This record gives sequence, structure tokens and C-alpha cells, in this order.
Amino acid sequence: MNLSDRQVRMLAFIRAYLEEHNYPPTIREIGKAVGIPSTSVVKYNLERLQEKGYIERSEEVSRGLRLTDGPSLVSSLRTAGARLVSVRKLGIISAGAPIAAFGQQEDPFAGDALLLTEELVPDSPDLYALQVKGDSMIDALVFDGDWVIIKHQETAQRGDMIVAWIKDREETTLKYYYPEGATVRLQPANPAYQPIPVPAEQLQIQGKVLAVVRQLV
Amino acid sequence: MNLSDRQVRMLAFIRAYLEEHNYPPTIREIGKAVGIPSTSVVKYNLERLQEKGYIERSEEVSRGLRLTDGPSLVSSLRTAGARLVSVRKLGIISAGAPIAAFGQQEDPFAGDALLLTEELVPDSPDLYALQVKGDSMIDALVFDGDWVIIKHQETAQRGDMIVAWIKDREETTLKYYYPEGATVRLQPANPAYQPIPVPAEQLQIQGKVLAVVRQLV
DNA sequence: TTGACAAACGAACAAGTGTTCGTTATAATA
DNA sequence: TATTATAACGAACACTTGTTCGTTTGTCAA
Repeated sequence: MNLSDRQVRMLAFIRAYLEEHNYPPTIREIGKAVGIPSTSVVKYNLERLQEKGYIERSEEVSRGLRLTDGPSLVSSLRTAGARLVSVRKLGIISAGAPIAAFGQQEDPFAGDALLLTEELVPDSPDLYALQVKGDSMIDALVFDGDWVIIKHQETAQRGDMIVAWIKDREETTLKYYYPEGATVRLQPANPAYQPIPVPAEQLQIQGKVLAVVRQLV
Repeated sequence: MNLSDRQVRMLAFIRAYLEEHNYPPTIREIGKAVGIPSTSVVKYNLERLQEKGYIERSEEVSRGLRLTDGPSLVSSLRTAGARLVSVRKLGIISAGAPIAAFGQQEDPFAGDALLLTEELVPDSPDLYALQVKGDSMIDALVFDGDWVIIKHQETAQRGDMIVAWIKDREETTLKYYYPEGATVRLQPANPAYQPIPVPAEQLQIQGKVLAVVRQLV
């Protein structure tokens, strides 16, 4: 019950269109954007998307189309007043490798953006979310599946939790940042672990960790 | 530069219509709802509303209409769909003691609440949030200051992460729940820790952990 | 009264727009 | 091989929908 390539692109376009116009596109607009010459084919695929629960339609109504909260979680409807922050799900983080951006996913919409409240994370253009893979980040008290919300920056303040690449170790890490002269002390969040001194020039700061979110259901 | 009665009613209708359908009404639908027999009069008043900044229009586009955050009240409408979940901040959790409520909070909305998106946590009446105190929950990969979102329930399914009170140990704990006959195996999230067998009658389930949120800034 | 203007009316028009339908192509199945 | 289901095509159709325009009404100032 997966989405075909066309259906994925249709959904993407509808979302983008809604974001821009605040009203849904027509069948012909969708077709043009996705490269479907025939309106009936667009209609056909809209019906499939409806069957799969990604959208709802009002029949015979122009632009009678809305995204559901359904399988795709992300509703790009503008919830006026509620301050929401949409954080791109950028990729995967694990200790043993550099940050890996998501490639083409089976369902890119399941992994498009994380919607959080501004209460939790200050809105900023350079936010992104990385999902932790494996148990190599346990010293930072984050585990397989957790989402780490990161603000991209290449410097940090003392005491920030940063995401960094340690060049000589070829390792990505989440640690508290304590610069001490020419070396930097990287302090694990978990007090059971020892701090790691790293020469400043070996440390490449990728961003600051703003929050960690673990979803269990 | 005030709104005429008709314009007020048109705005109200557009708002309600958007709330219900998630796409804007047509000129004729507006006219019918507000009691304007002529489409040209609706158009006329839409133009006035646009001049006054209450709406934006895309000309010659069906339903090409959106509310602005404009002059006033428009933005104060209920956040459409209310995709937000308000979770009461109920108290403090630590391993060494039963859950401690913050204080008297009759009105769940008056008190402090954590505002999360429905994407993250399914809306339910019996949700609450506890803040972790101290480092005694490290085996569950949660730490001082973390928020644990809990759904109150007294039973659990195998594999749920639960918050429970172990009577004879006089201890609150967050563990994965694996019933095994007369005893329950409580499995720490952190694989470095050993599972704990507990007699079923000593275990008092308080709820199911839905999410963990760590805010670092 | 006259003139200007905002507001409203309703018919007619021209695009816009969703649907239908006959057809073709491909892959899986019997 | 024949059959069925899925997917796609494009033309035609009919309804939808925004716009235009000539007209009327009421108000206000000259």
C-alpha cells in the first residue's frame, strides 16, 4: 500500500501549494506541476491518495481538497495564532559516521518535518532535526530513535550542548562544550561517563542541540 | 474605515467555512450564506474587505481567497483544527519517592501546561507531564529536567514503557514492561542496565510513557 | 434640484474546473 | 493464451465560478 512516485510528488505539490496560497490547487494545476498531461489521471491518483488516507476530497467542488492528519502526519495548514515551528527532518546521526542526510525515502512525507511548539523550540530558520541511530549516543542520554533538534551554527558558547565532528577520531558526538584554552573538554550528559579532551582544531562544531524528543508510541 | 454589517458577516462566514472545509468558499456560497442575491455585490464587498486588509484575493481564481492576520480579530479566531495538545505539568518524578504533585491545581488550564503538537502525542484527557528530578532515572535514559509525558492507566501492554511504583522497594521507576507469569520483568531503556524482576503484586502501574522531552535552552 | 458617489442588483459572458468515457498499455494471474 | 486489474491518455461535456456591465437606489453636498 505504498505511494507511487506520482502520488508522492502530487502530495508534495499540494502541500507546497497550500503553504503558498492557503487554498488548494486544481486538478489541472496539480497535473501541470507533476507532469501529468491528463486531468483524469490526476483525478485517478487523487482517488488513490484518498483511499490511502492522505487527503480528503469534496466531490465536484473546485479545489475541494484537503490534507488529512492521516498517514502523513504533517499538515501544512497554517494554524493561525498557534506558534508552531516546523523543523526539517534532515537525516540520521550516529557516533560512528558523519551526519547522513536522508536519501530518497520510501515515504518522504513520514519524514518531512517535525512540528513543535515555539514554547519548546525557538523559531529559527536554521533548525533541523536528526534522528539518532543505534545506541552509540547513550553517553548523551539519547538513544535509538530519538529526535535531536539542532540549530546550525559553527561556534558555541560554553555550556552549550553541541553536535560536533571530531576529525581525527572520525566521530560525530553530542556533548556539552567547555573550551579550555587550546583544548576543548567535551562533557557527556550522562555523569557516568568521563569527559573527553579534544584539541580545538580537531573539533568541528555543527550546531547546538536545542532539544531532544523521544516518542514512544 | 469600519466594516459594514454585511462585511462583518461575510468575514464570519469565510472564517467558519474555512474552519469546516479547509478551503475557501466561492462568491456564490458567500452570497447565499450572508443573504446577498447578487454575485457582483459579494465581489464588491470582497474588494472592500481586501482594501481594508482583512483578506487577500487571487483574481480570477476560484476560491482564491485567504484571510490575513490583518487588522484585528481575524487572527484571534480559534486556532483551526487545534492540533495542539495541552499537557498538565503535574509534578515531579524521581526514583526515590512516589510521584509528587506540584500543588493544588483544580483547573488544568489555569496551571502550567506543556503545549505539544498532536503529531507528537495523541490527544487524550488523561495526559500529564512529570519533570524528572535528579539522575536516578538514567537507566531509562532520562535525566534531570526532562519532561515525561504520561498517559494515566493502571494496566499496560507488553513492551510499553510504564511509570510504576514498586511497593516493597518504595521506588518509582520508568521501565519497559514485560510480564512473565507471576513476575514482571522491568527492562531499562539503557541496555547497559540489567532487567529487574518484580513480583506482579508489588508493581503498581501508574501510566504509560508516551514521550520524553528534553529542553536544553 | 442637480451631480457625484457608494452600494446594490441581476443577467450574461467567458474561463475555470471536475467528471465521464472510450481507448491503450502493462503486468500479474488463471 | 485469455483474463483481469492497474495505470495512463485525451477529448468532450456540463457544471462552476469570477467578472463585466447596464441599471437602480439612497445619501450628501453644492
